[in-house]
Amino acid sequence: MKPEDATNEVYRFFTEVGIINQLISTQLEAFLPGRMTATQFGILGHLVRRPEGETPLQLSNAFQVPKTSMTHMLASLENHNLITLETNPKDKRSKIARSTPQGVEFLKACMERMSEALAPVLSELGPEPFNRSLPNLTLIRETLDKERN
Amino acid sequence: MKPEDATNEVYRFFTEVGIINQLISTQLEAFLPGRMTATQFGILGHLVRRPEGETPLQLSNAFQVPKTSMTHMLASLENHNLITLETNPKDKRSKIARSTPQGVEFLKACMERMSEALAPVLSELGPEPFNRSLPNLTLIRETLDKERN
DNA sequence: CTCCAATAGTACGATATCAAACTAAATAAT
DNA sequence: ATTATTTAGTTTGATATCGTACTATTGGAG
Repeated sequence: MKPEDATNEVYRFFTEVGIINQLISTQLEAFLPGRMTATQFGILGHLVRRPEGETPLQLSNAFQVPKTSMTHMLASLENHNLITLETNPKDKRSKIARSTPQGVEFLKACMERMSEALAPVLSELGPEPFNRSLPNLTLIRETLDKERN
Repeated sequence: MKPEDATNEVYRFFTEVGIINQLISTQLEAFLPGRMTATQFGILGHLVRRPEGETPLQLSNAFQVPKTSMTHMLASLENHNLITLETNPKDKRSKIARSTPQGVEFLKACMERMSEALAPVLSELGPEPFNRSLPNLTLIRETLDKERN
């Protein structure tokens, strides 16, 4: 394969990733209240899986959004009583975000609705396409993250 | 594999897609003038590859964004003289967006800079991870698109 | 032909995102 | 200990996105 073809393939890869992300986000956001965004929902999921909580900076690194965006997202999640924000006892500049019981409940309900909505897709495709691409995606994500300036 | 594990895997798939999209968009947007977004850049690329042009509605379907967003994006691209917008002679409600020579030039320059920026990633990973996942991504994208209500 | 439903795009208003500049706390340097 | 530097998060202001309601055009039913 010529290097040009490789570049082209990478470009198509990123295009597909962009469109899949768009399709999924749109569908998810249709289930979410108000203007809660797919990323905000992702943050909630991240926190639910980490009961010890994380700082806003850790979260903005994990989701690759500016910390100024994170401030806004966390404020919004807190307004919905889905998370709490406390000052970090180990560093008074910092805070710790944790999911609330309502947050756990809300996440569960949304994921169930999303599963129902995606059921036709899963039964048509089966697990293999996800199964086969996931390790590659993880590898690509890790490398992109590592090489980021 | 239990069905619950399959759901979990799908969830992780979408999470990885979201983060990769975020990483690439951020890097690309750092190269783009003003606040031009990765999606707008994607639209330009789409039009450059289709000299006959497309209508705004075709574009909003291809990129899965609301047509009201497309109006804004196309206006922005037109302001930068990267595309033209003419009324469709076959349907006066409609328009046709086409890339300009400046648009072609601009796209080329940005893609070259992006290639340079991604060179370390590509040389570390090689083409295989992209190669192997692309057909699966395409399949997933097509199915998601088809099953969308 | 007339009317009506469907379709393409836009105006408007609300909210999300993000860059730049800022405040406060922690850490390092002298 | 004092000062300088770095770090965590927020405020501010600008722009992007998108839902709702609208206008204009098309195409079909009668």
